[in-house]
Amino acid sequence: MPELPEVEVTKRYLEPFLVQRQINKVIVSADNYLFLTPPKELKQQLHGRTIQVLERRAKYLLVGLDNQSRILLHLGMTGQLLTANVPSPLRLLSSTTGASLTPEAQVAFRPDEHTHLQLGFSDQGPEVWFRDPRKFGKVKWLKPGASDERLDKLGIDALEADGSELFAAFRKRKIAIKALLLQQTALAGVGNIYADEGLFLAQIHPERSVADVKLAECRQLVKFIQQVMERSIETGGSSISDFVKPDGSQGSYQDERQVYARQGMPCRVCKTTIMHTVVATRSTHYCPKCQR
DNA sequence: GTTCCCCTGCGG
DNA sequence: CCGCAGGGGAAC
Repeated sequence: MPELPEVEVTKRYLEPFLVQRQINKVIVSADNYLFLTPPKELKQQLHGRTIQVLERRAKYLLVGLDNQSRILLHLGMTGQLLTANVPSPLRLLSSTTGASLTPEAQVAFRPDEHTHLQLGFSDQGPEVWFRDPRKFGKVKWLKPGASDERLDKLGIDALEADGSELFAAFRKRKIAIKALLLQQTALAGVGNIYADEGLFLAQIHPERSVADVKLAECRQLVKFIQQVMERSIETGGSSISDFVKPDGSQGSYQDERQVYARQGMPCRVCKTTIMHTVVATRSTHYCPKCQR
């Protein structure tokens, strides 16, 4: 899924839903790739804790607990945080716009083999589940005061940046601007969709070397990335493949995208055919006329 | 810097 | 059947 906007949508939905609730049931799947803390230990550490706060750092979520320990979550490519007893998130309908699934999709929601963590609460209200078919997500328990190397290496959050931080990372580098955007070390939270969309609005070709991008362009680029991300958050994120909000409904930002996965279609500005290429091993989409 | 890998599902 | 997918880390 999930880039910064989708994680922020998830955070905003879950925050009022989780805060002040006491965990009294923890069900974990068998140990696997996504558990950075062994499931058995996770279960032991979470049981009885009350959730105090939810924070987002780039594409990570941090769940703060009453003993000052924290749960670090990353959704990877296909991770979903879901509230139980809502419409099924198991399959998205094709090209549905708007917020809700159709009545036909309102089937009972139950955990499946991809549900790795289930949290139940002492108030007996709806549970919260973490589901991730590809297991590229991450779950880690951080003891009180503990930091994590994954968080420590993150650059400034993309929504907080002004462009000078990105420009500062250009020194002595020759990589493509898109490759730098995808690294989380200068600007954190930008993934493949919003990198392509931001570069389009800034009229910068994704393969341009950072050595050729001026500070003013950098500020513009970051401004456009923020504009795209803020609009995406407003519309519930991009539900292009797996992302759904915790209640199972889809976001609709995919309907507003200008270039991502639009190769072969006309540019919405100049009608030139949108091109597809690979940059930094990632699928890349751009308008050859608008972007230089 | 690229390349490969983690893993599952889907579309061509 | 093969190639590809919103991520990211390790190994060349």
